[in-house]
Amino acid sequence: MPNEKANKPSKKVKRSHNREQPLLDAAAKLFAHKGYKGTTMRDIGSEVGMLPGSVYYHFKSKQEILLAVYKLAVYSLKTRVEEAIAEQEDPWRKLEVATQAHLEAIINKNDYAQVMTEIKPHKAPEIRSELTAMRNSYEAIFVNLINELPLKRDINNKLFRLMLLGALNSVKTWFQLGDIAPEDIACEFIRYLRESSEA
Amino acid sequence: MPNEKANKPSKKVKRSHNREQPLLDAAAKLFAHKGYKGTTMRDIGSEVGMLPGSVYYHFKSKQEILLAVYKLAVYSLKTRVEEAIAEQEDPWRKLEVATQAHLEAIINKNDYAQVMTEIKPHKAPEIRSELTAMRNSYEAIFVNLINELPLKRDINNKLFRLMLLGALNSVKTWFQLGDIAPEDIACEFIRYLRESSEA
DNA sequence: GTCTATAAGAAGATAGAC
DNA sequence: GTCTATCTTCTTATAGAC
Repeated sequence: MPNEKANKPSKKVKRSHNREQPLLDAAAKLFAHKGYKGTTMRDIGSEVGMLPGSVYYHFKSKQEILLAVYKLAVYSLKTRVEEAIAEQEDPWRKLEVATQAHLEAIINKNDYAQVMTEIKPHKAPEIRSELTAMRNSYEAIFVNLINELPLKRDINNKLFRLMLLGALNSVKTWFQLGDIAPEDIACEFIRYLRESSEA
Repeated sequence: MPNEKANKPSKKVKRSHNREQPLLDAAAKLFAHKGYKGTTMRDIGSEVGMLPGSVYYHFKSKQEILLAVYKLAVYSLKTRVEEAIAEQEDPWRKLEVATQAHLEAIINKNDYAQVMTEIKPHKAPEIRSELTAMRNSYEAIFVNLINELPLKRDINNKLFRLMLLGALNSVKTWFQLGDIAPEDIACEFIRYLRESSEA
């Protein structure tokens, strides 16, 4: 199992100064705002005051950067959502706080979360399966949360989950500040689904 | 009001043979599958057996092609959805058939619809406002359909619409044939929303 | 209306000096 | 660890022959 470096915050810093984190932050920001194809190695480098050639000292390709960004995105989102649900008992309330955490992440300040929800795996075909696997590993949280709900027999859990996540991930395309708070959007989405589907 | 050529099927063909339509079809297909940045003028030309230089006889830029594709997408989707709802009386049933028509378009064989729902306006910043306006003109159908529903007072119509359309437009990221039919997905989505929100 | 040819620039990536 | 310099390829777009 090679290439385990960004799976969690690791103690062993590769060499002396760690310039990888700033580079990944820059890449996440640019990927989130300009897309994968729309972001160049020059953009990423210059965002941290580095020339394009130097970026290749830290990452051997653009794909490798996307992979590392995705990995951190999954780790950060998972952590955030799991912390939120740990404080709750009621299964509907758990789902509610999970969607709130998810939505706040993709709306506010978390470029990593936006990359994971916005950049579709097929944009980088060579690493498509790795990206998809990482997405699924995050969405597994929602699989479990929804399995714990007391739902009517004729509700398709998978469809229910995909509907909710699809709606959530589309929010950033129309969201603008002042309209309605992310937490409230999440509450409303759950509310619009709950009464129809609860057993 | 210049540039009205592709608003509807127009009688006055620009010159003799009309090679614009095949070019737009090719562009729609490529934009839908490889994205706007991921599609080149070479790709578009070679898809209809034309060299890149020749494409510029018909369209002066890549942006202009995207604009024309979007225009046809709106026209085709609008027509399709409006035909579907014209046959119905009940407001919930109207919304149901509209979502079915929308979903079938983006799942099956309609590359134009996929371009409109997949390519976000900000991917082509110079024509962003035109693209957004076209999207809104299509979504206005759903604004009206939802306004006609007998909804509880505390349901936010706008949020309801964005939730539904967000869920619908995300279907193509996970849909695969044999799983469940597009029409059924649309029915289920409406069903999951109806009981919670109906007055 | 399509071709050839090419401009002019930007992309991902590498080699080697410092 | 970063820079300079560069290779190679690909990009959008244009000019002019046919």
